[in-house]
Amino acid sequence: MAELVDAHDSKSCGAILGSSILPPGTITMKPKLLVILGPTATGKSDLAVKIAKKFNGEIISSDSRQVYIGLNIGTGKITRKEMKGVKHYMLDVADPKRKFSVARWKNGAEKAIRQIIKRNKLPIVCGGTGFYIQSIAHGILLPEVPPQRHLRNKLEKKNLRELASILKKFDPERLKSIDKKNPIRLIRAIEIASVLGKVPKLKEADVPYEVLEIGLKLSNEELVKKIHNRLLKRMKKGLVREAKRLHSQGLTWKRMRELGLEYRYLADYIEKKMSKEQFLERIEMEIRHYAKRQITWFKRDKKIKWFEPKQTTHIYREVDAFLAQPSML
RNA sequence: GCGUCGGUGGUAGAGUGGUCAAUUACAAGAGACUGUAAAUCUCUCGCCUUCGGGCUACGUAGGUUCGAAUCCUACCCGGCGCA
Repeated sequence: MAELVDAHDSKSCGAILGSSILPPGTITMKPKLLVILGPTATGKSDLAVKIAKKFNGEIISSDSRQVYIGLNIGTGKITRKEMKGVKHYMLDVADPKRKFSVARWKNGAEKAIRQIIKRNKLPIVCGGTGFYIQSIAHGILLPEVPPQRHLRNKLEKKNLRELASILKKFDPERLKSIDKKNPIRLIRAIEIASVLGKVPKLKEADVPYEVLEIGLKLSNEELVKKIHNRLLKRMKKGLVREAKRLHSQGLTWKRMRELGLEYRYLADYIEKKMSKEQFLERIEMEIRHYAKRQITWFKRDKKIKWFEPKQTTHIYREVDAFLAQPSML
């Protein structure tokens, strides 16, 4: 639980580096990393661009759906124009027909961050996928066991009881802590155990950055209103057309449903299984639920500094202070 | 006006004398999260509680019964049919 979160209890972690080469007392700088997060529809992308312009930064999107090529309107992917010349990473890096993963994201994001730092710019991670953000900002080391489709397919046919008993054979410890009603968790645990013999405890590495997390929040009423208006805007922009196009390009309805939110119900709507009103109502609700899940996730990270989107001056001041402060190891 | 069917918790909708504070679904609230994370999963959900229980509830008011959301009567409201 909360233990996970404290992964970057920074300053105290003098371990990184073979810094024994350096004479004691030497001040070294950890590169700075800015994170902008928050639930959907709070204006993260906008803010990120503003900050990037002001503080000479580049942006790494941390959004598990914007990585896919062609999912633009439904994911609210920033347009070329809106980027205002600021370089963005981790957009359009995957084929929507195939599943993406945190590990792939982490890889790409770290590569991008390195490049940005090398160019002496400020890396800004911006997005709403908490798990992705955690993977780099909290230094979680995931076990290096890639997905095995064959095994997964086999396990998917089993029920919870059976999955639990398989896991028990490998790793009774892990079974104790895992959510036994969540097939996805169980399957992944078995997958890991089948390679490593057991599920290793989640390791926390030192975070090689000095991190500032800025969270954007809105009151519930405002959030609901924004979600509503944004959905209407997306419809006007051609959300339905986008889905039809994706389908004609070979994205199956089944896969589209897996992508969630808008895409999950777009298929039903296009196939006339629901009316436009039902469709809109449904999605709006789903997005509200999603926002709530995001908020739940972010709540446990006590280091996030929360602001309302319009408090830009306060935010700038915070970033300013963060950049000014020298970091010591 | 007569006939008929119905009025149940935020909503839909079960229940048709005791095991009913009332199945279920949705909404709402809280939460989890080891390579699917916009995914996946859990809990709470009338009010009060010293967690034993207590109180108020199935349109309203009466009645029958040891006991009613369930049966009877009247009234109110809605749908349908006939006038």
